[in-house]
Parts: sequence; structure tokens; C-alpha cells
Amino acid sequence: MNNKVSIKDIARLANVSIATVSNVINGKGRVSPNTVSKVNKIIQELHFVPSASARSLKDMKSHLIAVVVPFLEKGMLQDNPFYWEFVRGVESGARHHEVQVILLGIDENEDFSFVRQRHLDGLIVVGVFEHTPAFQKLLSLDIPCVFLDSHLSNPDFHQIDLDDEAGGYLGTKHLIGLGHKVIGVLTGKLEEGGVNYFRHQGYLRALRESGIPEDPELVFEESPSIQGGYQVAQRIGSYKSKISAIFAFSDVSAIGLIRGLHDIGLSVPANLSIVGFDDIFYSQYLIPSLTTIRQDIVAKGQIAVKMLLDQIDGTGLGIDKRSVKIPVSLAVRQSSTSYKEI
Amino acid sequence: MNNKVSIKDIARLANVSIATVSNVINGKGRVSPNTVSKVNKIIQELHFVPSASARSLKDMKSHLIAVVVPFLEKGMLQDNPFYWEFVRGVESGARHHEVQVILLGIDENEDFSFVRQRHLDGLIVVGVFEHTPAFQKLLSLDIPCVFLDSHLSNPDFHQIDLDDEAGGYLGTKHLIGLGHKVIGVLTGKLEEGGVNYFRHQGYLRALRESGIPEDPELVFEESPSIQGGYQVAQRIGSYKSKISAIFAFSDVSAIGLIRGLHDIGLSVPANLSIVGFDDIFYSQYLIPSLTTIRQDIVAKGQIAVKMLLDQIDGTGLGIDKRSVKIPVSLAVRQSSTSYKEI
DNA sequence: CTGAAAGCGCTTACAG
DNA sequence: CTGAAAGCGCTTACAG
Repeated sequence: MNNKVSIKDIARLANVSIATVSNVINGKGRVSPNTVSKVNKIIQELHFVPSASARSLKDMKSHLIAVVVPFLEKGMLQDNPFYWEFVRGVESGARHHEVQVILLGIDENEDFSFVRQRHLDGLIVVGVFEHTPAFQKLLSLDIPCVFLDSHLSNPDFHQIDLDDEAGGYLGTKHLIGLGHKVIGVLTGKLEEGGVNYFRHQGYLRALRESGIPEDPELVFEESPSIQGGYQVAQRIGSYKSKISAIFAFSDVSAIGLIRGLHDIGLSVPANLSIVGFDDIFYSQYLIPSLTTIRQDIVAKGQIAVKMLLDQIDGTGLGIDKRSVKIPVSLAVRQSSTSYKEI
Repeated sequence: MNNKVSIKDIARLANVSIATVSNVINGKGRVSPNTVSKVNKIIQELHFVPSASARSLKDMKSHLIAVVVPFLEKGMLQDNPFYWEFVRGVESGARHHEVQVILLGIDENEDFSFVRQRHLDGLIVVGVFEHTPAFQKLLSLDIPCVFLDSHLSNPDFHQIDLDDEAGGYLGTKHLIGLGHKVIGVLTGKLEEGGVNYFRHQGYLRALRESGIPEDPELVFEESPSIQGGYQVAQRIGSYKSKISAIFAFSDVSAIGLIRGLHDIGLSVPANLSIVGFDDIFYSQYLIPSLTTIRQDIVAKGQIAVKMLLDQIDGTGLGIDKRSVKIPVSLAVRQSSTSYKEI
């Protein structure tokens, strides 16, 4: 009884043409108030809902956007609760504009055929690198995109990035301020132009500024996942006389790291100070609570949608810039403390 | 150059009719090998991709499913990383069947018009109660659904539940086995038929079995969120001479609880033993690592998709039962320890 | 203010 | 083995 009500049925019952029904539905054209209410009444009664596919077929618009996340990099999406918060931000923003969100995991071979297949209105793309084939394919699609955490060099692209360099700088500076001089970093893969790359740059800047020499041995390129953090702890064990602080480029990896250190008899912050990155919602509840670089992930999601909708149909709330840099801040908590000679 | 290639263009260039092109695309009807390869060649060259909306208009199928999550209950979805893992499970399962996943947050007023609007093929619905209006609307939609964590009484519905009662029982039994007699529970709202309700039932069964009297004062119906856990800790402070263990019905709330206890000078497990529920991926990395009831959330997602696809077109991998109960197990870690007289 | 008609891109009987 | 034609549900000029 539910499914097959179409604009024709409405038209028949209301004794009008389908064009008129269409006009009523869309509030277009001139229709007499009488007709409008007559038609609307029948629409109500029959629980009529216009078919998205029929509309889409005319418009070539789908009112569908996708959040595209690379599922390749282990330990990035797998366990970062962070993305859930981001996607929630996107979904809730999109809902207010009657746009729905498809979730898309891609791997390096993705050809994005679904984009045209479904006439997607736009894409929010998380963490791509500009030299990858995936990125090139994306561009050739020629549809509205917002790139997140991708640090694209071309200013024509709409993108949202964190001020990662500042984050790297702030965290490091904080540790230096506490008297630490031998500061390790758990960076994840350091691909030029990537998020971790910029954080690392910030780290280096802070070191330079304080006249602390750079030491490549202090850079751990382990995955910024919980396991990555845990594994690094073992390696750090052998450095323990030297390293007094570690800056982990994700909170999740900091958790693994702290636990790993614990398991080899080192405690935080007594033996080592730790700074994380992200400020995921439970970092402040950990024991010790985590000193970290805070970013507003929900805002990131919301800005991303607005920026995208703005490109699609101008309904965004007037974000005029193509490139938004989200500020970071330092949340000082218990996992970092003053350096003490041993 | 990309967008407007249609079946007509292919037909023209291949000197065949659009019907033939359609047949080639779908591998239907009889088409000569020559024609097939000629058509396919042109399809390749033009990067033709069939329009999902046109197909959908004919079929009334969309190859789109939705994961429907109620955004009402604060502290459930907001911060449980758990759902992210679930959704990933669904997405990856769906992808293998060329079905895409829409993420849908709903509130109590949702009328599900998008379901017919988009001709969704099916729904995976998380945590609804059968007496709610939302549930009734869902049923009147008359489309394939799989209900998760909903414990529906009608066996005709396809559903996947955890053995929540067993979970509640196991966790409590574990604490009793350690010598605890005054065991608090952080349950979240105890609505009959809900997940927490069954866990609580299991808790009661374990108590009865050991001849421990039930004490309503030990049941904290705080939200099983991190803040809920934290707040309960304050209240528990006044009971501290009595309560020696707490069973929190989510790991997330256990984290908040442990921190809350810490902040009032109680440490885990020295002063109180804690058991969580879910076994989210970092529970084992916490200090102390969390004793918890483990459930396989990724499996839950995958079974959900299979069950749904099976209903839709029989491509699921032959799950014949309508109702799947996922087993739980106990992961004993550091947050629980033997009861000691004070 | 309203309607008849074309057309979006596809699939599906039906002829041949 | 292939093609002409109808039709899925809608929107959009265009007449009137």
C-alpha cells in the first residue's frame, strides 16, 4: 500500500495535471492557493514521497555526498575514534540541508566510477596526497570536492587543514619549556606534504629555536596507531637514559606508548613525559590525563559540509575562502612534567 | 568531457541499438561475441558508467542501504568508538556486493520518508525499542531490515543481538568469584527489552545464584557514557565502605568511572574492582587494563550486512536464521582483583 | 493559473 | 542475434 504512489496518482485524484502537482511540490510556477491546498491534502493522505531517482535523472543531481576515506593506511582509520566524530559532524551538517551522506572506503585502485554512477553532488576527501593516482582520478571527475588534511599546494582547491606545523611546534615547545632536551617523536610515515610531515616540521622549528640539535634517531616513523605506540615503547627502552619526553602524533598512539612504557617499567610522567595529538574525547579521562594538541574535529566536519554545499548550490553559510586552516591549541594535563635529572 | 556519456552514445558509435548495449552491460539476452567486444571497447574508451538513477527508476532498487542510528541517547553514539568499528564492518561488507552505505542519524520524530524517496534496498537499524513510534513507522515501510541490539520479541524479524544476559551474568560471576559481595552496576537507562535491561538481568541471576541479595541502591542508571561513569564515581564515594566492585555496562563509562574514582582518591583495582563491557580496542592498553565483556563488533557489522543482503537478493552467504545471538566472553585483565577486607 | 508533451538514461518484453 | 518502443517518475519549457 505504500510504495507505488506517484505524481500521476496525485494528479488524477486532484483532477489536475502532473505538471501542476510538480509545481506544488516544488513551490514553483504560479498555482492558485486552492489548487495548492487540494494537491497538498492528497499528498498527505497518500503519504506521497517524490522519487529521488526520477528527480536525479532529470537534474543530474543526487543530493548525495560521500565521505571518502582511504582504508589503506593501517592504524589510521581502523582505530581512531576521531573519524567517527568527524563523520558525525558531516552527517549532521548535511542533514540540515537535506543531503545524505554515503560512506566510502577506498583503496589505492579506486576508480571512483561510483561518483558518476550515482551522480554524487560532491565529495569530502580525507587525507590524500597530491601525487597519487587516486588524486588525479579525483580531479578528472570534475565535481565539487573538499579536501581534508591533505595540504594541497594548489590554492584553487577547497581544503581544510589543521595548522599541523603549529601543532608540532606547540607540543615540542611545551616539552622544551619543561626542561626536556632529548625529545623523541612518534610521527607515523613522514611523507612530504602529509599531516605528519608538517607536525614534524613544527617539531624541528621548536628545536632550532631553542638551539637543540636535531637527531634523526629520535624520530620514530612507526604508525600512529595504538599498536605503533606500544611497539615504539620497546625500542625506546634502550634509549631511556637519554630520551626524557616523547611527542606522539596521535592520542591513540600515545595511549599505546604509555602502556608500552608501563610494561617495561617506565611510568608517565615520572620517567618520561608524553604529549599526544588530537585531543580525542577521553584523553582527559586517562590516568594520567593526556597533555595533547587539541583540534576541533566536529567543527572540521561541519566546515567541510558547509564548504562543500557552498560549492554545490551556494547554500553553505558563506565561507568565502577556499582554504581554511583550523587552529590548534595546547591542552596541558598530567602526562607531561618538568624534566628531572636522573 | 566526462559526464554525459549515455547508452545512446555507445549505441550510436557501435552501430547497434541501445537495447543491445544494455544487454551487453548486463550480460543478458543473446548477443554475438563480436558485438559484445565491439560495445565493450567503446564503453571503455568513453569511460561510460551507467546511471544509477536511471536504473533505479526502472528497478525501484537503489543498491543503497542505510545504517540507521538513533542520535537521541546522549553518550551512546556521541563517544562510543565502537560504532565506528561497526559501521566500518558494514561498509566493507556492503562494498563487496556493490552496495553502498548511507549513514543516517535519526531522532524520535523521524518519518523515514527518505527510505522511499531513495528507494533504499534495506536498513540496518541499531537499538530501537519495539514500542516506539519510530519502530512502528519502520515496519510500515515494509522493506528489508536487520535490527541490531534491539531484542525484538517477534521472531519474524531479522535481528542480531548480543547475548547480553550472559554478558551481565559473566561479568558479575567473575566479580563474585573474586570474593566481591557488594557489587554496583552502572547500567544506563533500564528500559525493558533494551540491551542494558538484559545485562542487568544477567547481573541479577548471578547474584541469586550466589545467594547475594539484590540491592536497588547498587544500581546506577547513569548514562553509560564517559561523563556518566565519571559522575557515578562521585556518588559512589559515599558508599565506599560497602561497594567493592562495579560492573559498568560499557568500556567507555568504565574509563570515566575509573578516572572519577581516581579523582576522589580511590584507585582501581586496589580499592575497587571494575569490569567493563564491549572490549573496545584500547581497553587492553589502559592502565590498569580493563577486565571486560568482549563482543566482536566487526563480526556484528558483517553479519548484519550479510543478513540484509540475503533478504534483498539472496546474495548473502546463507545465514538461514532470522535471529542471531552473538556470544560474549570474559576478558580478565587488571582492573578487577580479589576482594580484600578493609 | 493550468496542461500536454518531451525527455532525463535505462530495462524489458516483444517482434523479427 | 538484434532493434523499435514503451515506460519508470519526475521537471521544464512552452502554449494557452
